[in-house]
Amino acid sequence: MRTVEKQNKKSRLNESLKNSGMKLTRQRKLVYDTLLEKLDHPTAEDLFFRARKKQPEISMATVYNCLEALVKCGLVKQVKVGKNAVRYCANLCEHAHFVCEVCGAIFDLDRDNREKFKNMQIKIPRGFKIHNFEIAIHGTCSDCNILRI
Amino acid sequence: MRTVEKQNKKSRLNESLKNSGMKLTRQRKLVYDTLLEKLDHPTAEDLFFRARKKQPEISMATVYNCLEALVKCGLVKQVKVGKNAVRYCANLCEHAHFVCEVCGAIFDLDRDNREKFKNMQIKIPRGFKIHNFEIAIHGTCSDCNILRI
DNA sequence: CTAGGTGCAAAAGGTTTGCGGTTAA
DNA sequence: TTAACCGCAAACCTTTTGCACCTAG
Repeated sequence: MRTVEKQNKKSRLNESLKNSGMKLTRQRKLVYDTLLEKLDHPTAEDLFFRARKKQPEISMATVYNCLEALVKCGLVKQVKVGKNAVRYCANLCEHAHFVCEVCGAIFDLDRDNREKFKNMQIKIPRGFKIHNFEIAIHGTCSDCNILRI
Repeated sequence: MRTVEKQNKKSRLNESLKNSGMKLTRQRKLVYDTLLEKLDHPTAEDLFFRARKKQPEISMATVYNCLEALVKCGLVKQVKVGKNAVRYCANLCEHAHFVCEVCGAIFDLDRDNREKFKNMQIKIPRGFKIHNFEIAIHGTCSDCNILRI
């Protein structure tokens, strides 16, 4: 990663935390970096193991706390699909998630749908206000479809 | 409820269970009826307390088992929003859920959006297959907006 | 008659919390 | 300097499971 990008990333994290009245700590940076490294929608536990490789003292509770902070300041979103632990997503574009019912993998659907999501005018009752929305599509991915033939 | 409707409901439950190789039991009927009574997206625990009023011997585990059976046979859907227990929904129309971030209430959005959801052509990668999708909209409901002014 | 379901209690996740020590600003 | 945060362990809440008994078909 180029130096400029690193600075952008760090300052984005710092700013976002500061805007929400929170501090930039080593652990929060570590968890955020770890999440950005591999955009595969890891669970808190996944992130714990990945983060521990770089900072062995970090604890599970800290990972949860850091993720909570990152969600609060708007840099990370929770993804609740399947029947297991919550997954985390640092992709801030409006996008849908495709969940493979066979292998459990989660794919971001954004490239071809961004306009569609932007223009989607869902009708809501008078007086309601929308903050954001999430779309989860359940199905089977190409790899699993091939294996099933 | 008219007798015809009762029969339709019972036979629908019976057929759906049978199609999935499961039996119609008193508890499954009770849990399904209880869910249909009040379409407020209750948790398993909510349903347990409501069902227990009619059949005090029913256990929490049975409520979970019955809900699992109802989900498997396609009559009930799980709704995962907010940070607490899974909620259950017996509305089988394609619809989105509006989740109030203040009071936690969940509203079905279908009336004005059914066509939109049907026609929504989300682009997915080659080889992927869609089974179904869920849309959750987060925001604030009219009651909570009034109280906040 | 018997496969499948129930009720109970106990265990298993996943997540949160209380607390003493540490650190960012 | 000090409010906020970390690491640990224990608690908590939701959900699942094992097992003896029961029941729908």
